[in-house]
Amino acid sequence: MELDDRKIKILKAIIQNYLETGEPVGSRTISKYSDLNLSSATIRNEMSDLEELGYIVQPHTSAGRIPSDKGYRFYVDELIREKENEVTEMRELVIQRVDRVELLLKQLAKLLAVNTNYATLISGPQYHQTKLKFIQLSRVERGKLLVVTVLEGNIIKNSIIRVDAELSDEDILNLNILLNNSLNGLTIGQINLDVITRMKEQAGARGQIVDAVLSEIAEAIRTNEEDLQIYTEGTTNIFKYPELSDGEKASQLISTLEHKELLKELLTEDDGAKKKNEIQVYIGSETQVQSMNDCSVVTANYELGDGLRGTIGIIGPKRMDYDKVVSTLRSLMNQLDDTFKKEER
Amino acid sequence: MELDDRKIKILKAIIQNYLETGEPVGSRTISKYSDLNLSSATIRNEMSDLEELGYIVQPHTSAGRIPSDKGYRFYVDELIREKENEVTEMRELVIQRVDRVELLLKQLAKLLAVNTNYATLISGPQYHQTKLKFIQLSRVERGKLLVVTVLEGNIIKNSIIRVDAELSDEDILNLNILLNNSLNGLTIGQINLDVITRMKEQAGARGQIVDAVLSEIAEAIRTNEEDLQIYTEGTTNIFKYPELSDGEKASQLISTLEHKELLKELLTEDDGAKKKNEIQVYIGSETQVQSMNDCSVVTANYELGDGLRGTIGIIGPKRMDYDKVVSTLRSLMNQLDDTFKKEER
DNA sequence: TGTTAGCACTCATTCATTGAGAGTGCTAAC
DNA sequence: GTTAGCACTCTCAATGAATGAGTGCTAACA
Repeated sequence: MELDDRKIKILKAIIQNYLETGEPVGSRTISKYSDLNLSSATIRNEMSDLEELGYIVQPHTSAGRIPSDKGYRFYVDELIREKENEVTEMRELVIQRVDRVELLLKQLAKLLAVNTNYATLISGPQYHQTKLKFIQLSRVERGKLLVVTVLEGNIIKNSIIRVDAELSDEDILNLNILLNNSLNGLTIGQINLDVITRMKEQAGARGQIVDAVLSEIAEAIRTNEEDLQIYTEGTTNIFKYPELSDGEKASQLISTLEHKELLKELLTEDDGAKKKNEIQVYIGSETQVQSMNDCSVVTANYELGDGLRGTIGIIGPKRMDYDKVVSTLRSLMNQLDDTFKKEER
Repeated sequence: MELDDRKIKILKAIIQNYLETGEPVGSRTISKYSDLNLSSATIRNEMSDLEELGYIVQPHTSAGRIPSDKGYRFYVDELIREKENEVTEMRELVIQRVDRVELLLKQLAKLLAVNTNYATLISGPQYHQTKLKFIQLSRVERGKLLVVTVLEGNIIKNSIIRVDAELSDEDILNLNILLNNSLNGLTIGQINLDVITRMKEQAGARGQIVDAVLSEIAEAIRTNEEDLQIYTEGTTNIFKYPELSDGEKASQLISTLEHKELLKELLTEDDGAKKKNEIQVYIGSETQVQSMNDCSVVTANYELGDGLRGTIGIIGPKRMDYDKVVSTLRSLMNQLDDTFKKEER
């Protein structure tokens, strides 16, 4: 038995109806509100087939049908025709970017949460591909050096390191020159033993400071790398959907969103195929995260001009409005692209 | 009619029992589990009096009694004898402080959330009392200056400003010297028109850069001031208490905790009397925040060595274990004090 | 005068029962 | 292949009885 044209139409009608109402949908409803002009009995037969094929399920005998994960998957893959879906307020927002990436990300997330009525999460960009642009040491007090590291895209990292040795102003100046000459333009990944050895040679007596500084830079960058910054917004939106908000489930879900460890996998798992602007949909158990088996997640990889890449995700009930979410995300990505291309000109 | 000794004992018994069970407590329970050796009938008479006096209420006829806000207030004010209550893991934690204040705060909050099983929130320190320690301008690229500001306590703020004028290395050096000479040791509040005018005079042709830098510094500091940093932890703990976790309430509460605007009031309202280490208890409607009328909030003002002050709060159901929470907070404050005094030696 | 036993009464909660409604599957007729 | 009709299933909401916890009051007691 195969999906013929009529079955597909019925399936689509079922899913769309369910997306709207959240109630199991019966044969009579489809018979009345579709343009197929078939009696409920006929629909029933077809539904029976669709169930056998695994696209829909019955919560219990004598209830209507609801889409299965497979059904949703088919719907998302085959039946959605994206429509344009402008994200409001986008324009004004992006203007403020430049040096406050986290702020921008948070605002983006909030924007999406408000626009879609689902929960949003966004991962901070990962920096290991990003080039060093500027490094500066300065002494703030005896025995403590301030290290300021600026990455492409004007991401700024600070840290304070303790040094036992006494450094003169001239020492610091020289170190600064050395650091900038040797490291600017490199990515973290490119700072290998070779580079380090060469620097140490040039630093002479100050070699150990070089070590400390380098590890501190690595550390500063890794800080956002390891415990990957993830921002969530609109988590309380999940209370809007009864199937997620009752009791235990809500608790677990909110908890998952609060403790970001699990989310990390969610946002980074498709690392290999991390194509820019590609939008992924994970339905139910496709997410691999236990507490999200009643949810769907839509993710997109963003890029902010200078190679700063991260992932943005929208979490909602399985019966989320995939169409709207996908097109909203797509539109957001495009607007981001536009804005950042313009800036670079 | 007044609270005599026996009434107090009964009230205490009622409250303690209710704190444990969360169920209305009846006369028979008190009669059995207190050392008063009174029959339930006598207790009933006393309870009737206590109700008339406003310390307890009946959810409905023929239910037991539960404490009223007034009852809790009396309990908190008069009946708690604090016991020592070490916060575990404290020691290892504080070591990491130094330059990552936000991280420390988050960890503290988490620690408290885990220790108490309530939700925790903590406000980042406010900086207007904090002195500038070090300022540095550097050029990262054409037309853009990086401003690094270090405050007492090694709080570091960065920002990037655009400058139209072309600045030589020497200009920058001079500006740095001027800035540090003029501003180091001052608090933001102390940077008045007088200081600014004097600096502009000295800067001569570069006066407008001084303006830009100063406003950027003010901005950088205000960023954490205005949209006051507030971190929450353990918000999902509220699901552990049925009286908070059912339906609408949980939603509103979590929402309040997510959108930090309202919390600001909560943490800063006692500004005037902001005595260090003072612990405040707000019961039910005493919090002024609508969505928290079923909660109690315990706050304490912390101080991290260098005059960095903020507030930490614990949010739980009205029947929270005040005793434990208060003593835990107290102990935490003491340990913080100890640690930071030691560091300063 | 304070304390207690006893009793009638109230109210929430639980459980089973019932009926309505929605929806199905199957069969027989078109 | 489509449809009307019917018996059947299951959920849900309403009903009401039983239960039990707890009270308030009264009368008796020390």
